[in-house]
Amino acid sequence: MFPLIGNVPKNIKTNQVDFCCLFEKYLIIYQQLLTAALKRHQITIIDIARELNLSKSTVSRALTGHPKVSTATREAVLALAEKLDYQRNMIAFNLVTSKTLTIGIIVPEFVTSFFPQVIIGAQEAAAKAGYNIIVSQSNESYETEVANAKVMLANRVDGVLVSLSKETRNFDHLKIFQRKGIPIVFFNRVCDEMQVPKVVVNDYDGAFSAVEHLIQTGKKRIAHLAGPDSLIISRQRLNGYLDALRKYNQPIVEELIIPYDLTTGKVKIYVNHLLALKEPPDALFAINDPTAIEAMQIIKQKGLRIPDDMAVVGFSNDYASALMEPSLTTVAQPMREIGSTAVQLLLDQMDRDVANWKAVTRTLKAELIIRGSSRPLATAPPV
Amino acid sequence: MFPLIGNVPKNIKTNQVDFCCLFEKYLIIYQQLLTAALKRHQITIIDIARELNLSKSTVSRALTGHPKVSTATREAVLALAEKLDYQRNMIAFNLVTSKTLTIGIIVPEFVTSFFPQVIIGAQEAAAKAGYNIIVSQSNESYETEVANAKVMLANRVDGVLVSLSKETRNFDHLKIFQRKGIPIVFFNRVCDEMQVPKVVVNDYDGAFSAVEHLIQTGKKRIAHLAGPDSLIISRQRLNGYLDALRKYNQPIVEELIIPYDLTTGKVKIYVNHLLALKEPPDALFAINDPTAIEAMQIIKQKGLRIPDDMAVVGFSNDYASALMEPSLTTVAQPMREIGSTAVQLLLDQMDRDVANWKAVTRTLKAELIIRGSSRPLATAPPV
DNA sequence: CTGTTAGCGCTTTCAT
DNA sequence: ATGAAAGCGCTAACAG
Repeated sequence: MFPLIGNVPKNIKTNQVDFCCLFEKYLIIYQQLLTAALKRHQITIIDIARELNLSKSTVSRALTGHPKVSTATREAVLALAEKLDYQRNMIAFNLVTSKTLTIGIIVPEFVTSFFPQVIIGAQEAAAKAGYNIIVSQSNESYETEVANAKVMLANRVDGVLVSLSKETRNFDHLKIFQRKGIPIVFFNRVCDEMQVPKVVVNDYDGAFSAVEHLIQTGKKRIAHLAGPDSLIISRQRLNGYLDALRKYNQPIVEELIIPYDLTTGKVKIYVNHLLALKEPPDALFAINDPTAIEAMQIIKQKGLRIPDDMAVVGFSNDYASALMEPSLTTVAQPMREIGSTAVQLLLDQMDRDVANWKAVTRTLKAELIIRGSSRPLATAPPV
Repeated sequence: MFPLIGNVPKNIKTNQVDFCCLFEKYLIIYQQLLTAALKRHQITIIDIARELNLSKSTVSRALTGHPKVSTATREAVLALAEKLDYQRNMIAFNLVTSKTLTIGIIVPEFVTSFFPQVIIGAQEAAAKAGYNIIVSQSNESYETEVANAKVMLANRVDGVLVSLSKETRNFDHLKIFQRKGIPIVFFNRVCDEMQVPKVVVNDYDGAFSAVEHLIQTGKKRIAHLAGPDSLIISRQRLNGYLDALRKYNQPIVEELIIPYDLTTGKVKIYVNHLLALKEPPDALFAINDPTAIEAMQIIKQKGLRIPDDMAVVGFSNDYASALMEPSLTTVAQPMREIGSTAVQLLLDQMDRDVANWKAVTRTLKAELIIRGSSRPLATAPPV
């Protein structure tokens, strides 16, 4: 039998019968291959190899920029690949190299602008290193997060970036990555239980300076709409709040600290509750911008003036916060930088051996941006 | 030679030498396999097969829920798979079935809330059908869009959802999908040149009713900050604007229609220009919400009252638009529904043969939401 | 019901 | 510099 793929045998007999027979066979094979290619709708290395009368391996080498290929061959292959619009089948490539060049990102949501921005930063950094990103959202649900992790695992991502859902208290689904040697990096909502790299901002300092600022503007009863206790960021920000009060010898009033589980709709209840207190607060430090914004709407509806009757400060510097009336004072997080840093940490780990993984924690700077929702008109800077 | 994988040969000789030899060989093989597995950090079908003394195919069948497997075998396999935390290698699965169960989405950006919401809708619909989503953003750049398309192609997505960048005028990079038999569905920013399914909203009607509303509130000089001419949505919305003016016999004033290429920062120039006109407009219909919001900030800075001096209407009902002061009148798009409908159309195509693809265009409803930025205080509804 | 075999498209030794 | 062959992990067609 003649070789299906590869060189045409050099010693073709010129004997007519032989040649006809040979030709016929080749014709059939050719047609079969053609049909197959059409059916696949894909150009493969074999198609190029057949056309150029080369072996698969040579074509592969030419395509991957292997040094030991003659210039003529390389150029011919590249030209034909271009012409035929050949795209390397990443699936097969992945199977062989057991690399997918893909980074998975699991975020709790991307409705507010925080996570989309982080993702953009991550995507840009990943693209530079030749990696793709696949994103999935846990919807703040533990179950979904576990499912997402399974999908990432099945898709054999080369690494994952995770920001935990508010429900997550068990981390087995994430420890699997470690066990399988897939690097994992936490960002924003991190996990103390796992010894892996993390990217956070100095939530404590941010919260501290926010509350300090409120105190300095003369506020005496500062309320805090805190985040769910499960999240470290909630606790950090709460601590910043408490320590600022302590530093300035303000009493810590239990009824002014309300833990909030981030469920939409509950802000209204809490703010109304705060406003109905015998001694209502004169300022509010909210766990994040969406919460602060929602609170502002309610406060304004009540006819209270912001910041005079009630100052408000948020956290993150969401897209909408500068657009409010008054604009929202907030602690800005370097969102894109969080994404790119997380990817960087991931790439670092992928380069080195499992044994050399280091659980560095990179803390980025969160900075207070003072805007109208907390700046008393009296102390406004002169024009 | 003994079979590496599969049953242990039944007729093992009890002859000591033979047995020792056999055992030794198996030991070496076993250790090799073990090392390989450890190195791979992955549990494969072979690991399960070896452990349970079954063939690969049986394990595969048990795992995939094939009917012709004994209950005992299935349970044993499933139990071990669970215990070993086996995850099917999707890469290999994809290679064999030439399906990736992945849908690619190319969007121009996801900074504003429109595309994230569409993606959420798409992701939910896709998840229901067992598909994953991979998202990439073109950044409003044609070059990047082409690169993104190539990535999707190389990753062998089963289908793509595309919303064009503002720069895209050539569609060769997307026609490749068609040629390869990969279904493609456009949404929001569609392309007339390609005969494929599309999901749009009735931009014309939305724009028409927005402008009609402005006219009915007594506005006489309505400006339009139009989108780039390359986008069909821009033209549709412009036409709605024009026809509304015509219907009410208002003159069409060239200087009040400004095409805007969506570049950040330019809104300020245009709005200032409009306000500096000899006869400045008394209302503004903006191509989308971010533009309208930016315009509102500038108008307010100038000390003009909204809507009395200048009414503003946007398009899309972004997250921030309800939070403005005054809140922004806008034409709401069913964002999640756009995403889920697009996925639905894609799945429909994947089911049928290429020959039976139909280029349906699904038009969803865009509805005017009247808010403070256009509601004259005089005509405000009684409390 | 179960085992054997042959690929999916690609890379990578090992020959030549 | 090039070709042949093995194999990545899985599924599916074909035999028992």
